[in-house]
Amino acid sequence: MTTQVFIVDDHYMVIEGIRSLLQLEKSIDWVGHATNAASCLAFLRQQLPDVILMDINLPDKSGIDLCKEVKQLHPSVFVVGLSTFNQQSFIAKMMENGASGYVLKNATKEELLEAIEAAAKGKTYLSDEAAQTLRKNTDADVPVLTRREKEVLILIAEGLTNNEIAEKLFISPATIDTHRKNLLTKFDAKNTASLVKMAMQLQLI
Amino acid sequence: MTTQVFIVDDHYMVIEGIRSLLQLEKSIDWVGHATNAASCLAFLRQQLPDVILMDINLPDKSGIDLCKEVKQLHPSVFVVGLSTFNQQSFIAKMMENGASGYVLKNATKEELLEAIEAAAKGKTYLSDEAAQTLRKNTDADVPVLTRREKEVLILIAEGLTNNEIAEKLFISPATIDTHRKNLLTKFDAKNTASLVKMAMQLQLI
DNA sequence: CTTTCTATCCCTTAAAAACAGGATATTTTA
DNA sequence: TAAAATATCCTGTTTTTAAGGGATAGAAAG
Repeated sequence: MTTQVFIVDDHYMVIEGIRSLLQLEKSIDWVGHATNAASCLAFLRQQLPDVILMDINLPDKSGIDLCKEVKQLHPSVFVVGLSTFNQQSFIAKMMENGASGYVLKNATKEELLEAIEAAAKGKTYLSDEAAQTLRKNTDADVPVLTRREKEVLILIAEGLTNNEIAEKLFISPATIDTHRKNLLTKFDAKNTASLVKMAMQLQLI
Repeated sequence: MTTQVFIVDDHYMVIEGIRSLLQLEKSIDWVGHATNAASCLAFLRQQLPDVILMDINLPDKSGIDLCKEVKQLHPSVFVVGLSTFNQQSFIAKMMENGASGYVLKNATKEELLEAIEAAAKGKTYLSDEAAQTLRKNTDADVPVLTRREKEVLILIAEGLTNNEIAEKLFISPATIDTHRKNLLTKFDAKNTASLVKMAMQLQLI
């Protein structure tokens, strides 16, 4: 029995690379590719592969969101995340959204095949590096912000003062001050400068 | 006459993709690949290809630095930058360091071939998107900082106050204040928060 | 050798942020 | 429903920045 594989990646060279890697595998049936989320969803309306290899970075939508949608619309399809970055938050989010595995783009042919086979059987596969990353920082270091706090954080980083933010959000400057205090505490930041730096590093801005 | 091509990229799948793209081209002679800067330099001690396709992101060294080294050691070798990101600063730096071209990883086979052929002839090739990016922000928006300003900027982003920075650098707090003023002016930033954000975005921190 | 750039230092005033305490109403969630 | 989280607001004080001005000495570059 062969496994039908579809790939979504905005990089032509990566698609070509994976196609060439899988070409000679008898157990793999290459059913097509897409370079963005929209055409991936369009394809799925016609045909359902067993496994989708899905890049995290797509032009129209993040792979993380696409994964969620695909699993909602077509629960029988297994998704394997594919990415350059070995970033804990991305991996965790993909898995939360129903992915069956995660493979880095510097993975070997063997790792890739293992991931596809595991996914096809409904099992979970994480490449060694990805698994290691997940184990390291389970969560801990990424502060959980409320909606309001995120709003305020973004406006702070844009260079607005408390008064300007207060006007923009139609609330008292004193409230902004409180949100600021809470942000500094949550990030364990000493002042605005380090707060902004940390938030940028964690890609919260 | 065939063009000898070598590739440096830390992603196995990309190497595989490019190999598969170039395999059938009679004018291209694939001489090998490396997944890091060190083994690329080692290879060049044995054999000199005509063109090197070089990723910007390598595990041991940035492609930008590697490009500079390669051109110093082996001026006859032409380098074509290869990257996921369409970032003006990267492209500009690659070209400054002697690259003959720049291709994005979502380029088509035709673009890639064109770039390799142009490079082999000593000409310059930029993929459409890359050229567009370069034209947009020729320079303008990336402020030129002095060594001292960079130092101060980094310490500001780490959350140090003027007094703390002054102690660390053994200079007067007043001087830090001046550097701060100059940084705000150069970045056209309203305050520290936006300064740090901009500097992070331009990857100066 | 003169001009420009860089790095250094100083003063003043006003604005903004950090810090330390609170308080209260509304959601969420366990 | 009771506890927890969220969002709102307040009064202070102290520290830090921002913005304006100006000055000097050395290095680099024309």
